[in-house]
Amino acid sequence: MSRSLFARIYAIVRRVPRGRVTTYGDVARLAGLRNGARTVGWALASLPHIDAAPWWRVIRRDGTIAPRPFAAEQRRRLGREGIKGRSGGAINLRRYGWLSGRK
DNA sequence: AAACTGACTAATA
DNA sequence: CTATTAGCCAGTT
Repeated sequence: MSRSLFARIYAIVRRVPRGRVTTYGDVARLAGLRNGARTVGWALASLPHIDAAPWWRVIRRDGTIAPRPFAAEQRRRLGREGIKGRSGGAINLRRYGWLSGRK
């Protein structure tokens, strides 16, 4: 694999279909990292362009949104895809999860 | 080379 | 439910 690790991470995130979410840890695993969840976060924070990958579909393992300046924007985009957290709380991965989710 | 840093996680209490 | 702890990885001092 000649592509950089970050490029691979972006490619994986781009595979997450609309209306679904995945977690930092799952993306890391698909990228070949055993415990690189934080690295995925670092990679997404370094996106060359805001739309280089659907970063808003990557959330925490517990279904919450990582606190940061763009958190509100992330919730807005997810909501537009039909994904809602419980009263603004955690998102149900069993239902919206890309890999572990239902259906 | 060593320390620091973070959009993380799992395990404990 | 919240708080704490330790482990983890790659990029940046």
